[in-house]
Amino acid sequence: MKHTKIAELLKSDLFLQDFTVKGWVRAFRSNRFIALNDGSTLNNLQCVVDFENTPEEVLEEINVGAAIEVRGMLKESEGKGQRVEIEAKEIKILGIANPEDVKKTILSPKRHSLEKLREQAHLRVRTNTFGAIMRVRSQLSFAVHQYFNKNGFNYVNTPIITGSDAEGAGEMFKVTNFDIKNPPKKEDGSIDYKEDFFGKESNLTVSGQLEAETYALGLGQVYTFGPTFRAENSNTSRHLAEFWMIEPEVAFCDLDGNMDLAEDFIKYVIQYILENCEDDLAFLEDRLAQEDKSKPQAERSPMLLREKLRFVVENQFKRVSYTEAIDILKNSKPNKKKKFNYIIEEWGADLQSEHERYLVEKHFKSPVILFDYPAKIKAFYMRLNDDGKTVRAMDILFPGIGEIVGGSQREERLDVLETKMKELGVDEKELWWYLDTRRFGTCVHSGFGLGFERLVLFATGMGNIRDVIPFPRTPKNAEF
RNA sequence: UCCUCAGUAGCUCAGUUGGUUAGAGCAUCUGACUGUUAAUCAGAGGGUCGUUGGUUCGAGCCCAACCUGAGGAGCCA
Repeated sequence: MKHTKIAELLKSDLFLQDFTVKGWVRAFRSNRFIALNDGSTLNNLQCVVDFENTPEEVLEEINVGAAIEVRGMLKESEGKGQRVEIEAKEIKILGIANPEDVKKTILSPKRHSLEKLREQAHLRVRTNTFGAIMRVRSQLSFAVHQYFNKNGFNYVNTPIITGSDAEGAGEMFKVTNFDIKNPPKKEDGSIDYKEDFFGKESNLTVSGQLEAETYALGLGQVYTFGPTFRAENSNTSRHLAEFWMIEPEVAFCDLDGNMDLAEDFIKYVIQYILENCEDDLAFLEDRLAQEDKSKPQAERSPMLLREKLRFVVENQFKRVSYTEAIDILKNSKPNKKKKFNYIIEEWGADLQSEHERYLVEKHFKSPVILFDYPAKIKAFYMRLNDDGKTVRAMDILFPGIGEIVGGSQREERLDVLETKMKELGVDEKELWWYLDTRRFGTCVHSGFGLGFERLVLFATGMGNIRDVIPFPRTPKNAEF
């Protein structure tokens, strides 16, 4: 008999009919009530055991963590905690779980810290919290593809192994086939990459942007959504060494269009999970509220999770130029009272986390898009404004997360781009193919990068990015 | 990479000024229980005190180095 998803049964009115369900035991109470979860929903199905007619050896194996199959009749529940339940007629043990061993894992039915759950990332998905997070993550990911598909974008797969190290987005992981203890060397003692697999130095990608640009200048509108790698020794709750990035790139689109796209996109995917992940978001919201209670007043969130998400969907992001932002910061209380660790003195300063947080959380109390940054603090490919000192770059800042999007209108003028590359020491020979796009039918175009995990972080209200990806990769940790 | 804090039972934590046999709650096990849902009640088992070295008659406690984790900073998405 085909088995039915628990998510389906919990909504069903097909009383007195027989069903088969399969899942993992979350609790077995009173020698009679099994709370069964199959991952299709946060909620458990209660299976009522007729223990007098169930063999002893089966009863003994109904332990927390075990996989079982239950055949029985759907009924309205006599108890208060649930609408429906299954009156079990037959129970099969599919996979045992020895309680003595289970107690050493995070499957044991009690509260565990997020750090402990992280150590057992292969089992944590069986908890309510991680089940909820990962279902939301999956739905968000689907919404990303749906948004771009509906809006006429082509999904492109840019290379994960890249031959260029000129992307300038951070430290890269090297990819090599050499025996690292004994690589071939040139006469001067340096490593001879000509003999390596690709015949040159190669790395894991830090961004698909440059390749995506070439495809935008042909397909018109494209996006990438794939893994990205940074070998930075970053130890924060917002950074991963391996993360998933979404990078749309649009031809004939300027920075204003780029900001419109980013804002519309974020609102769409958040709206999507508000509509499709109600149970999971309600659970996460509750969990968060519970956690907040143990915090001092000042650190508590002013809004519940879903309020926060709705706020993002319903309100316009504040668009502020870098120059305006500097004015606001210069005249802000913490700057005047020298409460900032880095006091804003003049135009041109790079904004620190504390400044971004002030703008988003204190001044505007809303997502903020900062644009037209000083050229000096931004990448070579960003389009120079007519003032000669700012570039058409934009960052979207979110409360609690900081930078969630970084994007720009790209420099489409060959001469300006070449000058800039020389200034910043970017190897033109290496990027010959990128420069070619400016030689043959160049045009105004723009794009941005959005860290998927930061989006999931915001959507779930979690505090640490390691808790919104199944198996986090961070410095000193590549377990699993 | 820098700063701060932490590491004691399966988990969360207590452990006084350095002093006899290192404690609690939960979890687990055994028994009881036909409407439980953080089940309940009675009993039991469970420890290389992160690692290495040092100080001391004596170290969970003091010192040093290292490892791991968390929070913050930098870098960024």
